[in-house]
Amino acid sequence: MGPQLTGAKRALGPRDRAPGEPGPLSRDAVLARALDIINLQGVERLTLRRLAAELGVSPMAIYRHVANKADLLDGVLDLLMREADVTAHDEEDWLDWLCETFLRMRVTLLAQSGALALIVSRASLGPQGLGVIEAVLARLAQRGIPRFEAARVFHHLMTYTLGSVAMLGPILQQDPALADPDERARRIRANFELLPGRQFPQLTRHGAELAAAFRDDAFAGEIRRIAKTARIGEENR
Amino acid sequence: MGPQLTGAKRALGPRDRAPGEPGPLSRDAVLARALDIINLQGVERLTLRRLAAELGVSPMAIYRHVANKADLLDGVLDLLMREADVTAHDEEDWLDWLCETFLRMRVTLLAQSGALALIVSRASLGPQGLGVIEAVLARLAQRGIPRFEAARVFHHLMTYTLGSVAMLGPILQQDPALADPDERARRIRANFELLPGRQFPQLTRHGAELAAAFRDDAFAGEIRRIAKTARIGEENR
DNA sequence: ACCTGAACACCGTTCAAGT
DNA sequence: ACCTGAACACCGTTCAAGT
Repeated sequence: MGPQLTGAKRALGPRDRAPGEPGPLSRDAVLARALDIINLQGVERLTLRRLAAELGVSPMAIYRHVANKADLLDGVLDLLMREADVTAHDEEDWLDWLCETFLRMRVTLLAQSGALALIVSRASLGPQGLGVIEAVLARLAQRGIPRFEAARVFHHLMTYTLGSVAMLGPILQQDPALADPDERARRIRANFELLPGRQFPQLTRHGAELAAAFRDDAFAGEIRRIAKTARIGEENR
Repeated sequence: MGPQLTGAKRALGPRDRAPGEPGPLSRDAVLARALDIINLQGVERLTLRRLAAELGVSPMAIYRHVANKADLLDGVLDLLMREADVTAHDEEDWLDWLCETFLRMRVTLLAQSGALALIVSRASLGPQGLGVIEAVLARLAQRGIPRFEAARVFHHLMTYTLGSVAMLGPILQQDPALADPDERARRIRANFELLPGRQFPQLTRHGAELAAAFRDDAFAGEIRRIAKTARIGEENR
């Protein structure tokens, strides 16, 4: 949505995405395939050689469209954010808008097994990520929230969202069955309760409560709480 | 401090850590060297072959003490937590105790360039990490905080801490000079302010405020705020 | 029990060459 | 301009062998 930050365009020629990938390679075609590999097989399986093989091309052909592997990863992360387009919804109330945006951000980052690893290893969300920050700050400014407050609230929301992904992501990666919230809660609880009770008396006792803290609505509740603090003017010293 | 979770013991024989690493290898000697490599050269340079070379040994010798590379990474993460020993301080007030614990956790994870990547790729903090959770829950229980509240507060503190590391870690990695808080603030601010102003009017305007949100005391303030919510009984619906 | 050497199936990347 | 082939310097890991 809106003007793209990279010069790349989606291939719109006569043959678009036909199976077997005919026509010349484009940067976007390379990135799209790379994202497919990440989604279907995980980041650690994304390899220049494998990517080339899936595109039916020599490993070196990819270097025409991508500077090196780091550039490939940057591109994939940016494509991920572009496709997720987390601010593309129409909540009217500013609080609902903030919550929905960060809920989508979290889902996006959790869906791709290695998105967080990508963020942590690269040093930013990329241009598309900057676009999200821009949109959030604009919304807060539009509501008349002072600059310092807006920056503070954005930073807290983003921090909490990334933290939540860091907490939950590795768990989800273990087993696709854990996408189901009930199954997830049962497993997390069991993980704690099955620890040696003598060594970890608290952990074994708190299994159910710790599992509950991983629930999606616990995240949503905290995001809303953080967002709400934006109304208060100067209070934190 | 306290009984170790792994059976491993620090080598205390006649020749302890002499240069050139004499005597037979031990799991702990291998892990210690691996941690050195991570600290001095970064995680991505931690390689079984390089590790072997630094230990003056054949690559395969390492497999006597470590199942595979994943096991090596788990071991290093555990060693990291063991050495940091974030609960080994004596704040008396429970609030101060919580804050100090998570401040130390953050510093520990930020200090090692790849600690977060380790956590995100492995699926837990390891046994030593569990020990930290145990200690935090014990402290909260001792204060008479109900189980559900204790789990909730711990989860929030941990989430926020990991998020903070995810936000700041990649920035610090770019340049060692950024360890200095003032230099860091200046650079973060410049990064935002130098963006194309037409595309990112908010980001360029909010540079100073966004940079301020990355300050250590902003983190400390939020941690304290989260910890304080533990006093309130049943309020969140 | 502990270590080594050679080998296998991979990596990312460079360079010279093809069309 | 775009792609290929061969090569280089690496990976993790297996297997048979040494002491």
